[in-house]
Amino acid sequence: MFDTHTDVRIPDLAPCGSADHEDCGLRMILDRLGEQWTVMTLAELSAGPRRYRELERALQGISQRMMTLTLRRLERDGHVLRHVEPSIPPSVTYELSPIGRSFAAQVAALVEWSRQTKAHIEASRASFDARSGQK
Amino acid sequence: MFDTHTDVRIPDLAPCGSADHEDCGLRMILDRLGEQWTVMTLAELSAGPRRYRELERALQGISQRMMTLTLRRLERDGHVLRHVEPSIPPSVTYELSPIGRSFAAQVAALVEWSRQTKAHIEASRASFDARSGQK
DNA sequence: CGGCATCCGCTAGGATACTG
DNA sequence: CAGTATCCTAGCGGATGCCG
Repeated sequence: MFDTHTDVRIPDLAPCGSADHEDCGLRMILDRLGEQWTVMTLAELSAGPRRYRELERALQGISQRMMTLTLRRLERDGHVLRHVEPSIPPSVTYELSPIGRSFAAQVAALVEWSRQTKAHIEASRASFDARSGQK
Repeated sequence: MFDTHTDVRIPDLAPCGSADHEDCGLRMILDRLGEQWTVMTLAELSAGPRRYRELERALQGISQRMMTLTLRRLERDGHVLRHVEPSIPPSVTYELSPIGRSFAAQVAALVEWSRQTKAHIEASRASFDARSGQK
């Protein structure tokens, strides 16, 4: 793991554009990922459709405001589909779209990688903090 | 693309932990990715070692403060190595560590995916905005 | 050259209250 | 139940100035 030489060929990161990565669409993705509830919402929805309340309960500690905002943004980007059942009281169900599932798969890859790397990073941080602490 | 049925099996996103994704280390990664200069810095460094000034010029528009902060955090996490040449004036060179290169590869995968998905997302946004605009 | 230190505006996001 | 609306604050990140 992490061989200096044999490691995976690094696909080209640079030619994406100079200004920001707006042109390649990366910014749009990172904006979502930067929001702290997006990944957990995707995780929960990747297990199947959920109603608003179910999601809220699953994502312990989320505020109503952020629940709605997160879902709206995911919906706007086409990752999540919203079905309204106009009953009384109303029932609203959310589920991943094909694109959303594809997105979730990407995130899952990231999760897998971070699992493998977690220990290294924590060790690196500890060592870094120790070095700067003593000085 | 984006078939509902044949699509990649979705690696399990959920069992990462209930609280946040702290336990699987995802949060650490997302924290970096959330910062707007991290990806561009990785991109530039994936082309080879760079001096502070070179990076600053490559990342058009970055402030000194963020250049330093971004590099420090990447260094702390073990993605970037910092070499100081104690000459006068001093020369400081940054380069990716093996872990950093591995990280860059992950990001590159994300870039590739976002390239393919960009059009879909933009279309989805346009349609969403149109719908909410008319109402 | 390669940085810190400081001030400061903006926005992400929590808490709270109200509605169809 | 499934939201909207409002208020409020902590922190990210830009601008500026100073230093070895």
